[in-house]
Amino acid sequence: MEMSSPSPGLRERKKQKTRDTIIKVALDLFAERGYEQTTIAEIADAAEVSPRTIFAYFPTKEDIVFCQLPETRERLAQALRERPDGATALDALRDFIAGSLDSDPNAVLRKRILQSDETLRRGERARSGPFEQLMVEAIAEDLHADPDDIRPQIVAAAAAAAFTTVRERDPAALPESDSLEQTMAAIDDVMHFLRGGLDALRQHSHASAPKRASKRS
Amino acid sequence: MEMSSPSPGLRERKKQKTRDTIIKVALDLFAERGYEQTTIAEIADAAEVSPRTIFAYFPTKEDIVFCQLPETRERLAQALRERPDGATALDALRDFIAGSLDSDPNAVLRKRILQSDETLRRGERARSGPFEQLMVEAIAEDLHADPDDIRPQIVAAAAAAAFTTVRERDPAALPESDSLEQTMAAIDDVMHFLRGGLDALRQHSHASAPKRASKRS
DNA sequence: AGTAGATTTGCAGCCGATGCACTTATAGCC
DNA sequence: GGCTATAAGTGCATCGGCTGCAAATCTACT
Repeated sequence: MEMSSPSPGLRERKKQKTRDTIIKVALDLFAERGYEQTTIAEIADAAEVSPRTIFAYFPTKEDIVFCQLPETRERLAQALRERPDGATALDALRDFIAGSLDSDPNAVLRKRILQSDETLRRGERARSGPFEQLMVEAIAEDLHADPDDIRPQIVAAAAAAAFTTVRERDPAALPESDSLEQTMAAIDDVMHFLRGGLDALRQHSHASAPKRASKRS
Repeated sequence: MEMSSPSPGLRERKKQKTRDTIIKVALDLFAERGYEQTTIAEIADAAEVSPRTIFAYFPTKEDIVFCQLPETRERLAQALRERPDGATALDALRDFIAGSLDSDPNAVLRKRILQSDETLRRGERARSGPFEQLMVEAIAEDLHADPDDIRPQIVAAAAAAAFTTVRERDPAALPESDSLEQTMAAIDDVMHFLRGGLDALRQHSHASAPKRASKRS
């Protein structure tokens, strides 16, 4: 049915090529004339496929921009899994984010597109769920808590929001090459904030045990 | 041009009534058969107006659900303004949220609708911006920082996300009357987390002064 | 009454998205 | 090389949200 190394078959190759073409062409158009101002018909035209075909590859227009998030999520999952023993989930997240400044040729384009369209930023935030879920589980471990406990959920949501704030900060306000320094300083702030909050939660260790309380003991 | 006390004129009264009718009818339909499953045409029909008229009152379908958020924002602004001297911005926010469990007849309905539709929850989160902005300003004061400083922005975003997490927790998982207690405990957790983080940020007090640094001194 | 201005409506149309049927291309078998 | 099962690509019709425009209707004020 399917192999990996020799050649995935002509059919598969062609399909992948079409997919890549659609993404590339679409991102170019989005960057050039804006996301909302670009219609499916135009993308189809530029990619030399039928408009209907676009929807055979991507469920929605937004997915053309975000279809590679699952891969990123997988990389984060791995980073969390393989973090050294001393590192907390938050440490791993920080390293992951710091290391994602970036390589993929499409990533740069995507960033520019995101900056110029509010709708897309919302869409990206709306797709942060899977990432947060990873963090919930990892933080729950750090806290020796159940993932159904609300505390890791709170921390994960706060972490996601805080880093999003940093990522989406208006880059027009930054001088230019200061950008990286400023971003690093901001990430530093976020980490101090999150660690401080997490420690406070550990201390607090309130009476309201989660419904499925005793995990082990 | 416009008065307030005697009678806003027949025209204004009628307009307001139409508006209220649309909202009421729409919320009823949303609750009954779901948000996505209810079309503008059906709402218009039930409200006895033309479909086109709906868009004269509300820019989008979502706005029928969220059009009252600005008023809520105004109440929060007031709560922040009038908070006693000892209370932090976060304290005021907590009290505001705790006190919003709720009164308005539509509010109950709205809550049920939100619970059953993911799209709307995203929409609500997308509209939290103005609320966050209030918090940014208030927290910046608490920190003696500039509102352009990233730190109050981080805290405000985290606070919004954390409270949203609590608000949106699946209520089906809660026994029943425990609901209120659990919610209060969760709010308590959020406050400990945020205060802990905020203290850590105060301590940190890093070198990267904001661009327009010295506010006064 | 009568006019100015606001409200409401119908109509035509755009765009994203979906279901269905039909053509075209690939894969695997004889 | 042909032949067929299957999958990819396409055309068509349709829906729902949304908008611009201009005609019809209503309120306000003289």
